This record gives sequence, structure tokens and C-alpha cells, in this order.
Amino acid sequence: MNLSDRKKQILRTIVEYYINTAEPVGSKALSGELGLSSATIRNEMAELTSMGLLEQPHTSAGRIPTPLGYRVYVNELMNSHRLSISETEEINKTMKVKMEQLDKVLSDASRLVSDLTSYPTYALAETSAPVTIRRFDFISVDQRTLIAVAMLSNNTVKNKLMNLTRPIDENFIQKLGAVFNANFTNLPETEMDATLIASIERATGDIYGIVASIAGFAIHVLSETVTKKAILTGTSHILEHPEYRDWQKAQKLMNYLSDDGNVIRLPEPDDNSDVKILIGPENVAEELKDSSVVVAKYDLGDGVKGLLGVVGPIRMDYAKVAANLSYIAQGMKAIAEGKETHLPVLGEKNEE
Amino acid sequence: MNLSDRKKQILRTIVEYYINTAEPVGSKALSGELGLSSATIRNEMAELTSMGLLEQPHTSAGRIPTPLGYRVYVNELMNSHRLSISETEEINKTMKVKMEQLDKVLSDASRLVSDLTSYPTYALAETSAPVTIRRFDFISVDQRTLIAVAMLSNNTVKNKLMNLTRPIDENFIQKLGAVFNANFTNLPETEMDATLIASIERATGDIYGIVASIAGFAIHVLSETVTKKAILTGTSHILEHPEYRDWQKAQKLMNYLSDDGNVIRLPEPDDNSDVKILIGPENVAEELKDSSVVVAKYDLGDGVKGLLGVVGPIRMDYAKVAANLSYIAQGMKAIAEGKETHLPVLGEKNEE
DNA sequence: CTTAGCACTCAGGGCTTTCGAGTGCTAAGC
DNA sequence: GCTTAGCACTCGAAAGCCCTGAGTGCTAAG
Repeated sequence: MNLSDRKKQILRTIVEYYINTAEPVGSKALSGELGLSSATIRNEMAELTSMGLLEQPHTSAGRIPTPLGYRVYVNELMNSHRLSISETEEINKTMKVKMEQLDKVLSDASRLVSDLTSYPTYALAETSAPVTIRRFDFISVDQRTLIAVAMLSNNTVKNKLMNLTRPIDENFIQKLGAVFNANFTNLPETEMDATLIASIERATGDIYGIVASIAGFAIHVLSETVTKKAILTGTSHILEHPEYRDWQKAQKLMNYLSDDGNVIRLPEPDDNSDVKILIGPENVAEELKDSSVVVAKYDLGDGVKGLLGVVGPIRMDYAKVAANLSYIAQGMKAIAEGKETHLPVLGEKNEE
Repeated sequence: MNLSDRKKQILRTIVEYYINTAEPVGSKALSGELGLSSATIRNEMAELTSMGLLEQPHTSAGRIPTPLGYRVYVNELMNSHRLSISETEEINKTMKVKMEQLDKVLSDASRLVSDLTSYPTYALAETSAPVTIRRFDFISVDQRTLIAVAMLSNNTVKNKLMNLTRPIDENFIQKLGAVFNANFTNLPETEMDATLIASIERATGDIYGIVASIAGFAIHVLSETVTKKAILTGTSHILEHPEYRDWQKAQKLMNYLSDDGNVIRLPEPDDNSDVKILIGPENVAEELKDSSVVVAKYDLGDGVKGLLGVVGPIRMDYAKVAANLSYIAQGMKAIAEGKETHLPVLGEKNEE
């Protein structure tokens, strides 16, 4: 998109003005800001309108950006928002709380973003590398109770308590361990089939019916780790934005988001960028055509990756949201590792 | 509250009419239903109004129940809603899906209720009996990695993977197990103090700094099990109800509910009843003064108890909500035990 | 005690008017 | 040739107004 510098400046000013006020921007308002007469600006605006970057809600109103206008803004004009000292300090302070499990990391990060941006925020996690069981251990609690512990290739540990119908003997437990570790480890879920399980039953001489339970546990564990996890926070924020004052619109969006499946299917940033921005109609889902999505990816190591995303009106403060998202996505790894977070404090004080 | 039979009937009819339509009820509408002239009904309504059971939104409108009116209705007039065959069948069908963890039981039950009632629904779980650690096990994964497994008195098992700075030797692991099981089991969290931990460090001759980590893990585990868990589903339903068309009201309520702490502090049914109903101003929280809460309690055994609650407008179908809640609360135990749920199919087909 | 009749009230919907922000166009100025 | 002042025009939003009709309380007759 080839625009004169002045057109660029006008477009940028309009987008930013509109992001803040949610009111169509008229030529007079800009003339003060840019040192040009309103007439001149009207001429420029007319051209931007015919180029499809601006539109008028009705004849006698100011201009608002079209989705294409936002796209040009985001691609070419947006100053990357520099987090102010107070912003980074707030983030760091909140992050410092040491977090323990993945669940908590996700929900805390998501809450943090949604508090900072006033938009609903989702966090997704998935373990990308195919997980296998690296090792089994069996611990007898008492004569009729056994704990099966599975250690996974991604360094997480799962366990299950099993109740037996008759007393079990210690030798058998040893044998269970030996056989399972020899034959049932490092397998993808698909190879844990009935034949294999039957052969293990024979090898151990299982008379408790426990082998089948353990195999079931193993399969369950693997299937569970593949599942993506979604967390959603701050949906009620959308009610603050005038574009969702119509309760049906708000509800449509909230319903869409409250189904984890939908959230999981949202797109992710390309390999070479860390934030992706989808503006209004660029979204594939019908329910999101009137909204925008900003999404960042993070990597916690150990094969755990995920997305952190924000959903809001098309009139969204893309610069600020993108800055916050990528800063926090970046910090999540430190958090997950339980380190005291110590992200660099960025930027100087922003324009305000 | 002493009312003539006719007054009772009129009050009941008004409440039920208003629950369905959300429109003030006039004397004419009732005269058809009750076989009395509108003038007579007006006289009765005037009296009910002066008794504080009904009110008029404005002079020329019909009557709506006051919170006190609802209270009388709930206490004395409400037919307990009999779930229709199709209703119970739907519930049973949905419940039959076998659920695995507490988390899932809660969120499924909560979703089920919110789908059935179209109100936001919360589910709380808490383990009431103080939990202790019954037993520790330590499994070495490799030279520098150790899994600590804690088995709790409520038959759940927790574990944590620990990384060591230097290779560990098998004898030391044995010793760890012996010492921890002898000195650190069956203790409340409060007794796991620094003195005790120091003495264990001495007894094991810990040179890895691992004792402190294990103790930390144990304390964390215990503190976590005491924590109440809250799940919230279907908040967007409130937008469907005309009393929350004003976005600020909707947001006030949603915000209040989205803070787990608030939800946890909601009241619970008295010992002798299984459902509690709080009508509008009867709620202590300012944010709930315009809403009603219906809450049922359940008991999953193993010391896990909880609440299942619905929040909605004061004009709520108390009978139906209470019936659904208590039916499902009753069924949760079966679900949690992984049984095929087989609740009795209740009632005959309802009035409609 | 019930009911028909009647005058009265008042919120809500529809219609009109007014107001003003903003526009495009034209003509004058630098 | 670009910029700007001026002007007529457009049209949504807000305000005012009227009308309608549902619902009321009261009274008097059955």
C-alpha cells in the first residue's frame, strides 16, 4: 500500500483516536492535532475513503477505519508500543508470585493479560512432542492397594491408586515392574494393543486382573497428555466496550469463547513472528467476524508450548495488546521454571 | 404469614406468571385464570400489596412480587417441581458419561445444571476432613532425578519430580524413605516446622539439599488439598434475562462471580435441608442484592463435599431450579464413583 | 362479598422538530 | 498547484409531544 507520508500520518492519527474514543473522527479534531486546516484534511480523508481504508458510518459523521485500514495500520504504521516502566513493573510484580503447576501458570498469565488489557484472554497449552512413558513404578500401599506411577518422556509424572480384590504379594509387584518396564515403555499409544496386553498378562501370570487396569491407566495417561488445555479469563470485560452493548452480540461472542473446542481451533502465529493479529473479517469463524484476535506463542520447554491470546472489538489497541502479550509470553517460561521472574524493565515512560 | 386460601392462590399465580413472562401481572389476566372478576382480584391484590408481598413498578402497571413475596411463595406455596420423564432422561443420559477426576465431575455437573436451567452455575468442592500424608515413596529415575510420591489419607496420591545437582546414591534414597516415613507422616501442616525439618536433615545426612525440597513439597501438597475449588459455568446465560439487559448490571454480577473467592464465600444449606434459596436482598453481598441464589449440597464420600449453586434474577423459576439442583447433587456421588449412573426416573410428565 | 362501571394515571411507542457535527464543493489566497 | 475559508447540505441523535391502552382505585348496584 503506497501512501504519502501525510496520508500515513492522518490514517495513523485516525486509528489511534478512534481506538481511544470509539467515536468517528472528524476533520476538525484532526486539524488541531496536525496543524492543517480541516478542509485539507477532508480532501485527504476523501481519498483514503475511496482507497477503502476509511469509511463513514453515515453521511454526516466522521470517519472510522475499515478492517483494511486497521490492517495497514498494524502492518506499516503502528509504533510498537513500548511498555512503560510502571507497566513492566506491574507485570513483573504480579509474575513474581511463584507458580507451581501448568494449570496455574496458564490461568495466572491469562488473568494478568486480561486485567492489563481489559479484553477477554485465553491461554492454550499443548505438549507438542509425542509423549511416551519412560518408566513404570509400582508401590504397594497395603495388601490390597497399589499405586502405579508412570514417568513420562516430558518429565511429568502420573499416578493412579488401584484397589485389588485379593491380597497381592511383593514378588508379583517386582515382576510387574520388570515386565512393564521391559515391554510397555517408550511406546506410542497406538502400539498398546490387545495382543501386547495379553502377552504381558501371560508373562506376569496376572491373577488379579491388574495388568489390564495398568494398561488402561497408561493409555489414559497418554491420551490425556495429548489433549490441549484451554483457559479463558475476563469474558465480562467485553461488556465494557460499546461495540458489544447489544447483549446478543456480547452473548454470541461469549458463547463462542466458552467452548474450549473453538478456542483451541484459533490460529497461531507463523514460525517467523511471535504475534499474530487477525482483524475482523480476517477471522474464519463467523462469530469472530466482528472481533479481532491477537495471539502470541510461548514455549515452556519440555515440549510444552502454547498460545496466549486476546479477543476484543475490531477497534482494539493493537499496539498495546501486542506488546503486553509478547512480553508476558516471553516471561512465562521463567515463571514455569519457578524462577524469580526477572524480565528486563523495558522502555521509558510512555506518552502516558 | 397468614393468608386466606384465595390470597395464596392469587399470589402463587402471580409469581408463576411473572416468572415466565417477566411482565407485571394485571388483574384481567388473572380473572380468566381464576374465575373471578378483575375487580375482586384488584381488591385482593391491593391487600397483598399493603402486606408487602406485591408491588407496582408504576401506578398504571400490574403487580410484581416483592422479594418478600417470593419468600412466601418459596416457603409456603411452591409446588415442588416434579422433573418430567424427558427431563430426568436427559439428565441421566448426560450423566452417564463416565467421569474421571474431581475436576471433571465438577465442571460437568456445573455445565449440566447451567444448560438445563439457563442460569450461571457454580460448583464448589472441599475436602472437609483434615488431610495428612500417610506415606512417602522415593523413586530414582536416573542419577540426578528423583520422584517423590506422597500418598494422602484421603487416598489420593501426589508426586513431584526433583532435579539434583549431583548424582545421588541408592542407599541414601532408602534412608530418605525410612526417615520421612518415620517422622514426617500423619502430621498436620502446622507441625511440619523448621525444627523438624532440620532434624530430618541431620538424620539423613542430606548433602543434596533435597530434604528441604521434599518437605516443601509435602507442605504444598497439604495446603493444596485444603483449598476449596470453584468452577463457574454459563455466565453468559445471564444476558438472556431482561433484568440484566443493562450491561453494567450484567457486568457487576459477572465480575463478582468470576472471583473464586466470592463464590466460595456463598452460603450453604442448613444441616437439615438440602437446598437453600436466597432471594434478592437476603444475600449479604452487595453485588447479589438484585439476584437470587439457589444452592444444594452434595457429598462424594472420602471427605469430599461441596456445593452446587445457581445464580439468576430474582424472578427465577425456583421450583424447577431447586428440583434440578437437588436431583443432580444427589447423582454426583454415583458419577464420582464412576458407576453407571442410574438415578430413578422421577415424576410423570409435568404440566408441560 | 362480588361485580360492573367509570374516571384517572402513566409508561411506551410513534412522530416531529431541532440541533449540530461533519461533509463536499467552490472560490480565493499563498 | 496546493491550501484554506466559506457555505449549503445531510442526516443521526436528542428532545419534545401526543396518543394509546393497560391497569388502577373507588363507588354503587346486585
